[in-house]
Amino acid sequence: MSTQPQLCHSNCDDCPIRHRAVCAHCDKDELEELEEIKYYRSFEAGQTVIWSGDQMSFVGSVVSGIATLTQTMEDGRTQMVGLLLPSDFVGRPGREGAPYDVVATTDLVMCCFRKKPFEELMARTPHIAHRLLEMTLDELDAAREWMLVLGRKTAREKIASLLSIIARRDASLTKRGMSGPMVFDLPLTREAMADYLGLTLETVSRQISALKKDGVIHLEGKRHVTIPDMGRLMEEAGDDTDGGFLV
Amino acid sequence: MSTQPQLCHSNCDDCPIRHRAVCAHCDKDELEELEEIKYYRSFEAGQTVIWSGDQMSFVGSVVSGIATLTQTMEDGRTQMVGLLLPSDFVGRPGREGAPYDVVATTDLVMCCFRKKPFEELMARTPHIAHRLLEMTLDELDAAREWMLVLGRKTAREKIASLLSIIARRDASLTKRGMSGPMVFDLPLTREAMADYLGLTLETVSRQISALKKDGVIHLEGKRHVTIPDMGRLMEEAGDDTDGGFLV
DNA sequence: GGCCCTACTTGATCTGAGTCAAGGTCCTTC
DNA sequence: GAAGGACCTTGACTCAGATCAAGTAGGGCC
Repeated sequence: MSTQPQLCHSNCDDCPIRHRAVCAHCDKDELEELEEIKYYRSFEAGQTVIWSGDQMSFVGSVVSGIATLTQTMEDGRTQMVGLLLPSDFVGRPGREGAPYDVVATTDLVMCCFRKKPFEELMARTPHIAHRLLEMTLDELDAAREWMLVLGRKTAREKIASLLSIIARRDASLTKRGMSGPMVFDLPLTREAMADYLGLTLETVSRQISALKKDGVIHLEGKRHVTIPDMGRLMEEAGDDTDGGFLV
Repeated sequence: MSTQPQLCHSNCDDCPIRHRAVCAHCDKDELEELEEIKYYRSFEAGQTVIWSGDQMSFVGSVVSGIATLTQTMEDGRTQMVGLLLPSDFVGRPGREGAPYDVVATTDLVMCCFRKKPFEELMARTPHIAHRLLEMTLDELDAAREWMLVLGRKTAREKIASLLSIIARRDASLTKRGMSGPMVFDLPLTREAMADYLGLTLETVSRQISALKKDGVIHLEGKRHVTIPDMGRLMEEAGDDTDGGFLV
């Protein structure tokens, strides 16, 4: 039973993350209430967590693994509209159906709250509602940032944008900081990257090869990436700002 | 002084729209409080309402005219990330700077609330906070829908998608309904459409001509559009759903 | 160790949309 | 009613990225 206001509801000590939606400032009664409606769910890589149109019976956060939000057209063209990394929140309080598929890209563990009672608690607890609004605004900013990437950037810039987003997220998650070279494993296949960037997997592969040849990134195997110079990568991405976005 | 719960704060009778963010269920005291912090602003076509990075001192709704949210890269490439039509809400309660430019595309009138006191009222008034969360979720859905358009649709599908969005918005605004042919004026130049769709203005022009030649739309002059068959248009847009999205 | 399978790479070719350029249309202003 | 200008259209050509088609690399399993 943690009592620091920073930590979220009590038992989440066994999550590596805290529920960012419901952390901070929750008092003891609220934490206990949350505890009662909390449960864990696991998914295997490739499993669909929620189908587009389905009822969502929970809200929650990713504990470990990666999930994606994807939209699909009748003819099979797909576009990822969001990437969920550990600590990211999933859920649409007050909404019924999901407007996209949520798919586990790797093995996935989520920490969930039952939706109905969560919504009731939210209605009674302004600071939770406020926190959710903040998070939704963050997601909206990220989505709009991504619209610029999809609409106006070249294939090379798109790849650089994706890599810099993943690098920054990884740095903040592992608290390794952004100074010096960045090292991480790509959490996505070439195809998933293509679906996120509105490209084909062949183009993704070619551009990654090109960035490697030009020394912007190093690759060990197919997934292990080293970025010797983040500034250089961000130039390649066409980013003027140093702000960091992503769902 | 309207007392119907449906109508928003009292004096907004002189807006053709009601503040959707703060409408319904506001009691008399709340309406009076809103009244005190309300004011109108007008902009000429082409004027920038808010520059990216600026402090936003208000939240509000479009009364008449069109505004766009646009992001610009250093080299001048621009992408519209949102379209604000009458009754749409603008504002980021709890946020400081704007992450994009807000530009008046036509002459524009907005009905605004001063931000600080609005936020204070919101903190005290759960149903306003709740309404804002709902609206933000709507915008997020619209943004993600648009990511599919930008990432995966052809030029022809993009144009058809934009036309069907405008047609639907127009129908709901004028309460004219969706049965029979739809008639409306395009509120955007070819260039603005291009910036919204991630295309060039030449491609927009060519695709509009093509849709006209194929009888999907009729054009009188350059802006006055008739859509004889919405179903046909939505097929052209590649939409399976009949759901209607947009910021 | 050899086999298979999935993930990835690379090459050759094609094509949709961009670029560059030349008009056309219609509105405004004097 | 002529001149100017914003907005739009259309044509010719180019090119980035898609498509089609072989491959290679590496991990798991018998």
